[in-house]
Amino acid sequence: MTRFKSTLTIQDVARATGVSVSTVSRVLNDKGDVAPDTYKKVQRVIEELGYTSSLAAKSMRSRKTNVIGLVMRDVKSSFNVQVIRGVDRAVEQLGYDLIIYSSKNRGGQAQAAWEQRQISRLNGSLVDGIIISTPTASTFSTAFPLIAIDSQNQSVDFPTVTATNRIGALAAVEYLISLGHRRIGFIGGRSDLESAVRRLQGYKDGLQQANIDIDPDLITSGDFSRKAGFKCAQQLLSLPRRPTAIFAANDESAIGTIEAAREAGLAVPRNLSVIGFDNIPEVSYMSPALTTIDQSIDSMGQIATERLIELIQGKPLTNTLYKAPTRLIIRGSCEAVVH
Amino acid sequence: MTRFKSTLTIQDVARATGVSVSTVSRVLNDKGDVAPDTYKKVQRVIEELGYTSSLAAKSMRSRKTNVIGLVMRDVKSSFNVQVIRGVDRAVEQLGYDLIIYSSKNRGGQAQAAWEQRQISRLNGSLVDGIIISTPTASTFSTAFPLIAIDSQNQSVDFPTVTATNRIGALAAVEYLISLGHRRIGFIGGRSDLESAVRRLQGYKDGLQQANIDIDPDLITSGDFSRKAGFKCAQQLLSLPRRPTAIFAANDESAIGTIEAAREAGLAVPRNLSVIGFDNIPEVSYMSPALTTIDQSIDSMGQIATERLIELIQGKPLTNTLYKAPTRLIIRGSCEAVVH
DNA sequence: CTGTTAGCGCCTTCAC
DNA sequence: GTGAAGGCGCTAACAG
Repeated sequence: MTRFKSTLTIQDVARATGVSVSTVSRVLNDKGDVAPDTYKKVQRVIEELGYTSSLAAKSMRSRKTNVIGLVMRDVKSSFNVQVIRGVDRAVEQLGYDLIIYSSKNRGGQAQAAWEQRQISRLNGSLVDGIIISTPTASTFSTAFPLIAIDSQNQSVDFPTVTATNRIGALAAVEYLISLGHRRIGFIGGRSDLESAVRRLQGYKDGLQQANIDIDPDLITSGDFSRKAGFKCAQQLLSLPRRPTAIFAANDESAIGTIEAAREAGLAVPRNLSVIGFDNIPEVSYMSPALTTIDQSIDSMGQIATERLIELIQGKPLTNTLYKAPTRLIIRGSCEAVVH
Repeated sequence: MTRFKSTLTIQDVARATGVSVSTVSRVLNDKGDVAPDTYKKVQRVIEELGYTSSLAAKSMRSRKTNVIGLVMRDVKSSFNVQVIRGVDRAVEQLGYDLIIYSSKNRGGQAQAAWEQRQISRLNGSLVDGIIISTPTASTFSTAFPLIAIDSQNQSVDFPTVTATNRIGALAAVEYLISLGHRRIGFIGGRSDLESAVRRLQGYKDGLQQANIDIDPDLITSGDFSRKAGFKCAQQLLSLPRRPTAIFAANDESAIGTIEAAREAGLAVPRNLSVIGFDNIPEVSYMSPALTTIDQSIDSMGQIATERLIELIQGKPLTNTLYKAPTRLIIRGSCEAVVH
């Protein structure tokens, strides 16, 4: 055991068949001009030996590898796991393979520079196109098709898929208002994130539509973490006139909010309605199950993949910004306000 | 926008600095013998241009890429997502990068042959070592360090990390017995899976330890899916003497079991205790939260990565089989039996 | 139809 | 300390 046989190369196949490497290469790539007999013979040897061409070597010479690259800093985050799901599904349907490249920013260099490095690394080879998740850079130097998911900058010089953050937030607020709530607290994310800004905007727009004045005391900002959600909620709930509903700008914060409510002796949804954003899988198992805005992160992955492959195939994109739909998922954490 | 600048090569850096490519290569790989001045100059140009060497080209010439490969058929499954988490964590700690390679078995070829192909693809280059998740093959031909997670065959010729399936199942049954249960139903997985077989064994061992006869009627087998769990549970619950507790061999089945109990008008845990296996994140949010066996899939990923890197660094492995610990997680889905 | 030749970008001798 | 030459495994152009 744990003995390592040496790697098989195209040379080995050529030798074993008694033809030249180029002939082997031709059957490997299904070029037409090979005699049926030769073709079959080579094919059989390949089969017997279990040979597969090395991705690295192949990609150096040919422009086409049939592999999509997905670059992310952290494959573990809930968001990225969902992205992976969507990309993988699309890639499967469209007949491509997938390489997920994950590398930590160890050097402490600027995030944008790090992103550029990752791309260069895959670039010039290996993959036919790249999807990058939540990049901070607003420009990339690459010879390859590239598309971003949820880019954190407004104006970028590459195509981007984003969620309809503002519209989703608007829907959340409209729903709460339809239940009779008028004092609605908001727990936001980091203000340097495009998505956080857009959700706050949706919140404000929703109130304005209903002619409700915006009370700055009701607007807090966390960092999309459960812990921050907890603290923001505590702050909101200790207000002299506390809100009857809280819109947390992501599900993690919403979970923290519910914990804070419990600790304060408030029942959800009886005494406090809570609505989230994201629809991560966990929240459908909670009790009460969380009412939230589904931003179908996985469909962002799917859309990005489909567009990228169009780019690869030379079809020009008609748009530079693609939006994945959001929708309200009504579960048990909101209730009509008691007057 | 969407203009693609051409790829930067080591040549560009050499030209810009006014030195030869070999010198650039030397500073790139931190070989000692470069004059400090030259070193600094080259370094600066690299920085300015944002150059990074192409992984493909680099891997063709040098044996070391500092990248670990993780091969899996389906990156979307709960199990594999957990594996990814563990591997990513370890890789981060140990200073390696990670490539996850996912390719579908489109050709309809044998699973083992397909696995071999994936490995060959990365092999000969690209990565320093490979982790393969739940392989069916029992032997691999590769020139590189390789380790498997939860191999589905008993005897394989490469090192493997598995969960302590039998011991975990044993713990589950012991716990139920300690609560006074004596009629304990079992919902298993596919019998061609090593893990399913071992869990069944643990169930039987637990009963035997307590001198409880094994009743074949109480043993059902599903396929680790929620739906199959539901059906098996229905079957168990319609028995003339129905069980007071059910041990489902994975959490998905346990969820199905609880659904079936509800449908039959049985309260969990009041009328039926249910225990699962896996401890997937969702089940801690259920109500009642599921009592289960944590097999810490992610720690399997972590262990596999650590061992693999030892292999890469030339340290011989002392073992060929590594076991990730399991432990009982007591939550709310089990109760002492009412006599 | 098939073999020969010339690199892809990089690292590694081996000279100087 | 540095440059020039050779080749990793593969594909694309060119001959035959």
